[in-house]
Amino acid sequence: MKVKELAEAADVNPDTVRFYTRENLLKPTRNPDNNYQQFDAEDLRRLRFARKARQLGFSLPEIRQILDQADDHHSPCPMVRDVFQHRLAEVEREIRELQQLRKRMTAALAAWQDMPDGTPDGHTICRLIEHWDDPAPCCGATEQNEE
Amino acid sequence: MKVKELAEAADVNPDTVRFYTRENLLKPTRNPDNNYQQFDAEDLRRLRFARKARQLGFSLPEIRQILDQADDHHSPCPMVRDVFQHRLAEVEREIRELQQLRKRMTAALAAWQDMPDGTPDGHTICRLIEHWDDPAPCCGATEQNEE
DNA sequence: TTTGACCTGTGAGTTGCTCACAGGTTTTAG
DNA sequence: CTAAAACCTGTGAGCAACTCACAGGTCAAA
Repeated sequence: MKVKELAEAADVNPDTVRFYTRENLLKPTRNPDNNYQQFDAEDLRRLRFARKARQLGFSLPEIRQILDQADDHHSPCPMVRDVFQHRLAEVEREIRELQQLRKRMTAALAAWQDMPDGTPDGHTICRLIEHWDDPAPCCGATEQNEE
Repeated sequence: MKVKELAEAADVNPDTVRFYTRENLLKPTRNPDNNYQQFDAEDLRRLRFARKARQLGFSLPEIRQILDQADDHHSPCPMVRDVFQHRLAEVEREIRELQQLRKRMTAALAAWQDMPDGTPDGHTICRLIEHWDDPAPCCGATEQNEE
């Protein structure tokens, strides 16, 4: 397989294939005649693996590490599980933050129904956002949120 | 106020103040003696506004646009409301996607409890992620999610 | 007066691609 | 057979929103 063929098989941009090759996630052989890169089914597996891992929030260095360990016939899975669990915690944190944000945004939109458009007088820029209060500055979420 | 004073008043990195100045969000006067930048209370308001807008997901070009319109004594608020509503929709989309992701991750972690660590044989890289299925490729969320 | 903290502008690094460019190769159409 | 289109190659820049580093100028306190 050549670059474009591999890219189509994995449904990615050919430039992503080239980029991953540059980053040593993919290690194609070369056609000595024309110096073209040659990918095989294993490369396709690696590429698909990389894309799935990216969806899960793994970084490229992490993915490279996993792939390299697999090359060396070490099992990368315990490490993957670790990173995976960290990533899960992070996803949950992101969800909480976004829910908080959404709550504040809907509340603000409702409150702003009643406010004038706020003609700027050189001192007041826009009441819509000026009246936005900062979230709780620190750690303890004193306010819980569902949905 | 000098850079560091303004930065502390708004609780941001001094480099962010310099960056916003470069980007024309802040337009300080100059002390002719030493060429230092001089910020006033209005600049502090603008900076705080910008930071709040950033938290809401406004881009720097959007913020500059709002600020510039305010400078020209046009009311930017209807425009802000528009962008704000778009941003709210986006936040809600992000929440849905992350919830989907979390659901899949917890399910996967549970399933992986039962799987062996998967010694790589040169063909199987890591079952943990290889057995991860792609999310629904298209638009219609056929699967709803709560919590 | 010297030290240290601040100021200045500019340029580079971050992440994960994506695009652009210039030149070589291969395939397809006429 | 040839010319054009489509692909290949490597490299370098651009994106967003900062953050940090650097080299040199300025200013306040000890």
